[in-house]
Amino acid sequence: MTATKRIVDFAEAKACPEQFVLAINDTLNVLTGKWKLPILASLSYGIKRFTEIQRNIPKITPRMLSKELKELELNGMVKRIVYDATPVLVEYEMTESAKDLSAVIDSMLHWGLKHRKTIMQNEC
Amino acid sequence: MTATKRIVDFAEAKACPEQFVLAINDTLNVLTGKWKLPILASLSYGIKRFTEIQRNIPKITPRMLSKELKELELNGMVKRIVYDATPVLVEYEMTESAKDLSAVIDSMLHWGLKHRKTIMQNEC
DNA sequence: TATAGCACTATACTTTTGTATAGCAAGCAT
DNA sequence: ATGCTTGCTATACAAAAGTATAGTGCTATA
Repeated sequence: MTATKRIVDFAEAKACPEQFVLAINDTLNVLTGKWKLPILASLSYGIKRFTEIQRNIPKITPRMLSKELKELELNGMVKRIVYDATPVLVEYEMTESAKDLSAVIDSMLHWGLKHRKTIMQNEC
Repeated sequence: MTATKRIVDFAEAKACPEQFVLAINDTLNVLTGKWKLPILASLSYGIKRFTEIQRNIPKITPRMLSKELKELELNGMVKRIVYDATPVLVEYEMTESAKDLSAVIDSMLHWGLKHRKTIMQNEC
């Protein structure tokens, strides 16, 4: 039933350019920019603290990490968990939605690899 | 055989962070920005001329359309065909690679719709 | 002759995105 | 007391992406 419903919605969305564009832009927005994918990759290995993510991504500045984490949280990709120990302890965790992205990323990886081959054949 | 090879490459890429990141960034690069998706959508209905695409996307300036078409051509997404009639006649067509993107876009649409529902449940 | 369409290019500007550098409040270790 | 770590914020700046507006060379049509 849920599955059927989802398929119908999918077909509906494909028929309706507005919903179509909205849904695709939602997906693009959580992936684009220089740091979102590295941050999600870091969190894909488990719950992490601010400085741990920073150490995983050596070139990111705290400003960017803070900004991106806020945006990811706002978009339901990351949960921010604050423990009021002293000093304050903050942990970041991927949401289920974020984990579901792996299907999209796999399809992107698949296309990217195939496209690279096509390009190489035509150029070299 | 080709299928088997492709699967092996896919597994290899997932194991190798460098190739992984390159392939995914290739995919992101042909999709991001304000106009690439609209342009590809327009061309998905068939071969088009410059002004026809412009009419399909009313808010795009000729500067942006020209710039994006060049980039899409460079990235093997679009074929530019020049007929030397007078005045010159130019047509734009999607490549096979670009058509293959529909699998990626479908997965993005699917995730986007599901994510929207999740967000709405949690907020409203 | 004037006007309009085609396929763009040129110049200047604004907005968005990302970088560089410094600092802060709290607490623990020496 | 001094420096170190944690989890950030503030300010200023540079680079990339996108907008606005005008104009070019060509030709067909009124």
